[in-house]
Amino acid sequence: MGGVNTRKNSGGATTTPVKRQRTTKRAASAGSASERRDHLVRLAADLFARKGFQATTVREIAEEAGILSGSLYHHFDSKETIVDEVLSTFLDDLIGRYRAALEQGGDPRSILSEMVRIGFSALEPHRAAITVMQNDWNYLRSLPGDRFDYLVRAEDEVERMWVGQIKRGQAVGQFRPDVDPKLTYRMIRDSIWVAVRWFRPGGRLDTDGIAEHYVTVLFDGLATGERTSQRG
Amino acid sequence: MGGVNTRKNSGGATTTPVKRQRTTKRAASAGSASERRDHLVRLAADLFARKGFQATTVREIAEEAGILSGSLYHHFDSKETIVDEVLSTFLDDLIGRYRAALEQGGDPRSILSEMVRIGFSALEPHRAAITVMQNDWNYLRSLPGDRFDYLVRAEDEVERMWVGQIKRGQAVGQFRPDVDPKLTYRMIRDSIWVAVRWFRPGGRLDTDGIAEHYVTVLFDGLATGERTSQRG
DNA sequence: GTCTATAGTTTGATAGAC
DNA sequence: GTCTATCAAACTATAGAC
Repeated sequence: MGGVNTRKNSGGATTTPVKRQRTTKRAASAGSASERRDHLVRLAADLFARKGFQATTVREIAEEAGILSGSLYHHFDSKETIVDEVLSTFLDDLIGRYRAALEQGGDPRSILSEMVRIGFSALEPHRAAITVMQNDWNYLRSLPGDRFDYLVRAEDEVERMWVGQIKRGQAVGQFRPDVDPKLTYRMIRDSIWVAVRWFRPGGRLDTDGIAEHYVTVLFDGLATGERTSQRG
Repeated sequence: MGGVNTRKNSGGATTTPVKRQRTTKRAASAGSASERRDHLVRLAADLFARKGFQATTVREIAEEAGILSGSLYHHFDSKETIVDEVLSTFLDDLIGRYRAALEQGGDPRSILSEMVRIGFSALEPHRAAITVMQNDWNYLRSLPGDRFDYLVRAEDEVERMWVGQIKRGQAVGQFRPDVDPKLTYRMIRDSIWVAVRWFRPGGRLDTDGIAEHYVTVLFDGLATGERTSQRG
């Protein structure tokens, strides 16, 4: 159904970005302005993740880049623009991968497993963005204007994808019918994203390991032996 | 043993608070100073939860209470003191309940179920504190001094309680031995606390309902039919 | 593209009258 | 216990030199 932030462009290409690109030209040459800009965004994202968006000052961002705060405004017109770019970049990538997994097809359990893997595999490359999204979601949403409305639109699209597969799995008898699809989706989603707080690849488990562990418990449960369904 | 923030008091009473009480006298008469103080803490907690700790100004807190910002400093010596009280009150209550559940005894699955219920039942009364703890944990921990060290001590004690029961369950054959206890604990913990973002009693599910739903999926899994263990 | 310099706000906290 | 008044510090953002 197109991107969550495209007001025009009603055509339904699955590559529609969450937000329209800031610019379509330049991005080719090495050492380009957009590379510099991306670098600054990454530095800022790490600070936002570590200290929170509001607690991070433009002075700190600039200092991290070895320049003065005033110089930052040559690249960005506000602090909000920076965090905006952090979040929309992540959401574009994530939703793109989810769409691809759905287009790939397969039975619900396979697709759901793949979506779990996509989530965990995003923890490492998008650590900062995911942290910011969780910690500063409420604040960013509370800002005046509709600048961050795309966050909710992206969230809605993702929810539809997950819940659709859970329901499909129940319809074909692959998932137990006595669980609430939306509730189950939220618990899966939350426990994946919140793992960004403690998961570090290179520990006992790598990204694939944690995803497999999670899929195992999710589908087959923690208990041993036969099912002991205590539900009516 | 003992409380996580008691530097003296080496005796191991299970009622040891996370932080020493601010005062032990007064708290009896109606309309007391401590009631007024508690009321202000609650107002502040709601604002902290909604906007974030740093984004909430002392002026807003005061305005919510119908006084001016300067007057707040008759009750608290700093904004940090207020959030400190929000969090330590919650942790005292939570850890007290966990300890009671452990002392009650029972098999690991029963105890774990009870601990899940305790968590979900805390969402409603401690909504603001739980939200603040999740969103502002990093920032509070980054402040100079050891004021919020008790957060980590409390976290550690809770982790020991959960992991201990999971390991016990594996030892007695009640839980599958091929899951990582610490990893499993973290996923349970995270998916309970993060539910504070969307769970509202009075919706389709009440507190007991969501706890049962969660326990069902946790122990028995999402899949139907026999176990399809895909692990070595 | 960065620096200097600073405008214009807002913040947490304090002192003292009442 | 609240208000008045205010301070010192910090903040985002801007303007113009280089």
